[in-house]
Order: sequence, then C-alpha cells, then structure tokens
Amino acid sequence: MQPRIRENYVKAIYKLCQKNKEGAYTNDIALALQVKAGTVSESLKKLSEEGFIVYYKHRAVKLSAKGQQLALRIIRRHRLWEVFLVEKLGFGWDEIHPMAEELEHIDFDQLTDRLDVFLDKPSVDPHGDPIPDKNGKLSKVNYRNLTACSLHEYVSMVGIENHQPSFLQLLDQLGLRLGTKLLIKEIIPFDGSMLVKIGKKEFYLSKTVSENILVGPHKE
Amino acid sequence: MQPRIRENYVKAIYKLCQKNKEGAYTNDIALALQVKAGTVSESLKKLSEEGFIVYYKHRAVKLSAKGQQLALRIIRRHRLWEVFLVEKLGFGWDEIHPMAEELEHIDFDQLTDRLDVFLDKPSVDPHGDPIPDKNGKLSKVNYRNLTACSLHEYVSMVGIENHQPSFLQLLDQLGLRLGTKLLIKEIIPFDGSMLVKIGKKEFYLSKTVSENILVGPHKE
DNA sequence: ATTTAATTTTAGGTAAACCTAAATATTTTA
DNA sequence: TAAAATATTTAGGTTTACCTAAAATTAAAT
Repeated sequence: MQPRIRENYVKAIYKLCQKNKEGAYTNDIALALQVKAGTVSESLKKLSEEGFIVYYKHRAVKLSAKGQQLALRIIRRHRLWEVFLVEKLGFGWDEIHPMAEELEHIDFDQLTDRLDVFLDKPSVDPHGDPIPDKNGKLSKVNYRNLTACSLHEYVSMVGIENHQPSFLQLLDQLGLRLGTKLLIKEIIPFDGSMLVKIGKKEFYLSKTVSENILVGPHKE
Repeated sequence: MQPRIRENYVKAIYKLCQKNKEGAYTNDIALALQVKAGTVSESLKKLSEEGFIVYYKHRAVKLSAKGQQLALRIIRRHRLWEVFLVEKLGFGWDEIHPMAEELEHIDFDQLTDRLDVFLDKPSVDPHGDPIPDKNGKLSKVNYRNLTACSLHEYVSMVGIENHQPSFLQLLDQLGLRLGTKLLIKEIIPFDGSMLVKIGKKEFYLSKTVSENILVGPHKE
C-alpha cells in the first residue's frame, strides 16, 4: 500500500475513533476519504495485514499500537507545519489546512524535529490542538465547552471544535483568537445564545457558535 | 497523468536538455527516473498530448513553453526549500536534496511566494544555483570553471557542478563554501591539479575536484 | 422471531504506471 | 551502402487503487 494512501486511512481512522469509542465504520471512512465503501473494505484488509489496524469483518476498526504511532507522527507533522505557516509565513488560521494536508506526508524525522526546534517546540497548533511530541505523547489541554460555562465567568479561549474556514473567519471578525479572554455577561435561555464581552466590545454568540468554542481558566 | 509523475518527467527532461542541446533522449530519461525505456515512451506520448513537450517519434524531446514554465516552477520550489532547510533549519548542503525533492511537489503559489519573502527573496540556493523568480525568470550567475582560471588569480566560489553528498562533504573539509575566496598558487601540468590557498591553508585540488568548482570575480 | 433496512463485503471491471520482450527505427561501422 | 549495433516504440501483462453492483451480514422494526 502506498505510504500516502496508508497515511490518509490511518489518519481518518484515528479521527473517527476519537468520536466513536467503538471504532471507525467503513462508511464513515469512505465518507472521510471520498471513496466508495467497497474500496475501504479492500484497504482495511491490507492495513490489517500490514499491522496498522485491528480488524474483524463487519466490525468497526481500531488502530493497533503501530497504527496509533503512525497517526500521531502524521498529526505531529501536520500541526507543526500549521504553526510554521501561521507564525513564520503569516497565513491566517483559516488558510493553512490544505497546505498542511500535503506537508504532513513528508516523512523525514530530522526535518520534523528540526522544524519543531525552529518553532520553539510549540505545544499547540494555531487552532489550539495539541502537538504530539517526538515520542507521540500528546499533552492534555485543560478545556471546557463555552456552553458549559456559567454566567459572569471570565475565561480564555484555548481551542475550537470546528475547523471550517467560515467559522474561523467569523471568530476573526469577533476578535476571538487563541488566548482571547471573554466574560459571559448574559445567557439567553430561549435559544441558548450568550452575550459575551470580548476586549471592549460585546457580542451575542449563537449556541451553534459557542458550542464550537473551547475555553480554559485564563492565567494572568 | 498524475501531477507528481508529470513533474518528475518534466524536471528530468529540463535537466537533460541543459546538457544536450538536441533534447532529452528516452534512455536518459529512463535512467534519470529509474524506470524502463518502454515506460518512458508511453509517458512521452501522454506528456505530448497534454502539451508539456514537443515530441516526434524516435527524436529527442524538448519542453514546450508550457513545459518550461512548469519545470521552472518546480525548480523554484526546490531551491527555495533548500534555502529554508539550510538557513532556517541548519541542515548541511549535503543533506537537503532528498527533502527538497519531496517539498518541491507541494503546489500552492501563495506558499511558494510567502516562503520566498520569508527567506528574503534569495537569488541562489545553497549550492549557488539560481532560483527562478515568480515569473520563471532565471538570473544569470557570472561564473567560470576553476580549471579555466590562471595562475595567481584570486577568485570566489559561486557554484558547483556536482551535487553528490561526498563531493559537498569534501568541500566542507577544505573550508570551501559559497563565497569562499581562493588564490591559485600553482598549477601542476602533469595531472592538471592545482595548489590553492583557502583562508590560511593551502591544498592541492585534483583536476576532478576543480572541474566541479565554479568561481567568479570576488567582490569586496 | 421474522421481515425490513442498513451496512459491509465480495466479485468483476477500469485506468494508470509500471514491466518484459518483440518489433521497428535510427545510427554507426565496415 | 549494407550489415551490425544501438535506441525507441509497441504489444501484451502485472499491480494498485479505484469503481459498480450483487451478495452477505448485521441491526432495527414490526
């Protein structure tokens, strides 16, 4: 199996496993990779023979230890390149995904590790997602969903749950970036929206928006 | 035809055309890409249909305008990434080729152009090879072969004609890098070797070595 | 507990990039 | 300039990743 294709399967399975504890379903993998279910079935057999997944016919698949290792290597590369693109080249966080999607497949340990050092060993990418270290270890970010916060809480944005450019652009408009502090001024029971103070301005955030915002205690 | 494969053919043809004015021969392309001649024949037909080459059966091929444009885009990306790897990540000039060989295929104009700016629009790569600009224009480097220099000339290294790691490592040992000044102290007629002064030391360079060194007038 | 619905797998096919080896061109040499 | 040597192309095959559609399995609903 071609490395790039293998990597895309492993990455897709990794992400699906984070949602469904059961594992990744054939159809969902097919959707993620934009291929047909039959193709996925074939590929799963090969990935299984290669030892990257644990696979029983008609069951959701999981990554083996070897598969997880690979997934974390890809994610590490993806997120490091994202930091590079934003910090060094000045791209917006809404523009970088497609480029990182290519760069993540470039597989030279030296390159990844030196990039890491060059970027000052960042712990999170521009979206707040943690970057696995050289050994595949993921630091845990302390976060809650914004909708889980109470009135008058003063919190700091640490991540997001939606990476669509349109969502990222909305956050830009609101002045919401990683580390931005926000105060919950009001919670509207009717539609779950909330009034928040960001910097000097106040905005209503729809429930759909706040559901996709992750916050943590803001350290001063 | 898959972009990566097309790019590798176009690049190989570009390089072969620089040596043979006639064009690139099937067998040489096959050698460069490590495939069989029959495969090359097939591919040439496709590249021709796609308009990247000018091809008549049993004749050496040349790049069309479109093909040259593509070649220069790839070379631009390759050389910019090489600068990045050396200047920013601290790799040696003997280590970077394989990585640049992958990075060169990542095709986002914005990425290339921002990388260019980030690196201060370099005009040459770490080996002294010129970097095409955004429009595919190649600046000409003023150079002569070291073997063409006369006794007592004082010149500056501006490039090399051999990119093998072992050659680059030898130059490192001699303290020869881009911009290094060298004085020709003696020319040995017997074997064409020469005694040169590099910094404070003197070395004999075999003809094979000096043949691969390009020098220019050293500007102070 | 069947039947129905949904999901997954299998079977048979296609296209791209490779291969080998035979056939055809071209070039070189005698 | 004809034969020999070299280079290129063509013809027929293989493999991989994809496809469609039928068959099989599992899950859901009556």
